[in-house]
Amino acid sequence: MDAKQGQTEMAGGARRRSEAIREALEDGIITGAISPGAHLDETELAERYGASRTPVREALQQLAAAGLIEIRPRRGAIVPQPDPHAILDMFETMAELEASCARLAARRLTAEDRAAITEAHARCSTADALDPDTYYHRNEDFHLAIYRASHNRFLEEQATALLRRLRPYRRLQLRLPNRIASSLTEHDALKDALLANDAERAATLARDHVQVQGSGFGDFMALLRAAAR
Amino acid sequence: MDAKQGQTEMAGGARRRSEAIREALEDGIITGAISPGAHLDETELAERYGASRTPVREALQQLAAAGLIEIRPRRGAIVPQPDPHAILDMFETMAELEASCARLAARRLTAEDRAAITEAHARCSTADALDPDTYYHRNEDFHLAIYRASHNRFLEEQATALLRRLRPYRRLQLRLPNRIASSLTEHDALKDALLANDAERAATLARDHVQVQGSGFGDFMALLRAAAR
DNA sequence: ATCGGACATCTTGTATACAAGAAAGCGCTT
DNA sequence: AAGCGCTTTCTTGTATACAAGATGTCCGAT
Repeated sequence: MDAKQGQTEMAGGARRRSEAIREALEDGIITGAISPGAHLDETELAERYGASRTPVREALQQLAAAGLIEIRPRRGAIVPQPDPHAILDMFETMAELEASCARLAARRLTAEDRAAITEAHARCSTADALDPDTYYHRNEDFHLAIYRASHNRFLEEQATALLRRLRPYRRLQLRLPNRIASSLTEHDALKDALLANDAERAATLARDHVQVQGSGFGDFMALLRAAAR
Repeated sequence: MDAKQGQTEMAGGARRRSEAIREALEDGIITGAISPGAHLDETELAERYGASRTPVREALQQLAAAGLIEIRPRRGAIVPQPDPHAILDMFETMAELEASCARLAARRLTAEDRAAITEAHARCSTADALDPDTYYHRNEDFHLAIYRASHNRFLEEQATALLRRLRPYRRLQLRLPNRIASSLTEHDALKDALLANDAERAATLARDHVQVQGSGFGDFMALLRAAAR
């Protein structure tokens, strides 16, 4: 990846350079284009994005504060390679946040929420089960619709941020055999509970849907190991 | 507050200046020494902390990424004056996170957890009910013990971060008449549910304990209004 | 008195230079 | 060959200077 490509990554609008660089780096980390374990060299990044070190450093400060990278004083920034325990902790927390969103959503559904959730579910159903990427995007839209339907802006933001952070691993999950089919079934039950205003049932279904548990646990761990190679 | 005081605030250890400035500012915001609505002038802060603008800017980037301040491009950083709706959203999310911590803790208690929670509760009980500040600190220790007992490091960090962010408002709550007494009663029931490994009951008690609801709602809103003057 | 435009001032965003600490390399001794 | 100490190089942390945008002030026209 050369300097011109970096500058293309952050094209668009009269934004601060530091902000554009932060977004480009965040995307690279979340999509895996920047590998876990990678050292982020300020001078190299400055060249790549056609800027001085200053906005690069500011971008790195922001990423560190958001927990996406680690800055070791005087030794530079790295993209951490989370150990499987940390990933599981994050998934468990994601499950809890999704359960909270579902419980609140089930009690607060507006007509717009109902329509949005129903449509998002329908779009998941029509995605080709052999195409995990399309399913992945529509699956995410379904989840986002539930966060929004909680009508708690702060909770929505927290859940969305963690969803973004877990993207690489959530993509992995969809590669397991039959995972898309079972995901769809779970979505269906969850949609029904939401539309029926059954808060506790929605919370339980949402938590179980996201939680890495049972036979999926070993499969997921195996995928993590394979992805780390 | 003059320049010498700023430098005293960040004394201690061979840390990066930007880190020390961030911590000092964060504390100022959380304790209310830096008022909501305040404009954070880089040049003034640099003078105050005896540094150049560069580490000040880096500290501000971190604070913005953590959601404690807002940076408006080319117009500077302010400490936002959250509207009451945003505060309530944060409290509701806090209640959900505390419910999650309590549920997981009730299922995972070690002997150390039991001792820590029991002791923290006992210390709350011996605090002078006429001294909200002492009670406030011990109350917080009780909550932190529960987060730790969840044995989910990520969830513990998220809950702790939000607890810190809500400190000004949680302090306000303890000034309501009889709030300390009712808080103690609720802690007692929560401790019992935890020690009895009753996950669902613990979750419900924890959520209700933190949630701003019922007759406490109007009282809390009145306190917010008074505090904004 | 009010409004609009021009200019000055202030503050932020970024580039560049210098200082400081960490890591790597090299040579010598055991 | 391994270990240690010294020197060099590299990278990060910070200070300073310059550029750019926002805000405030002043003056003239109506």
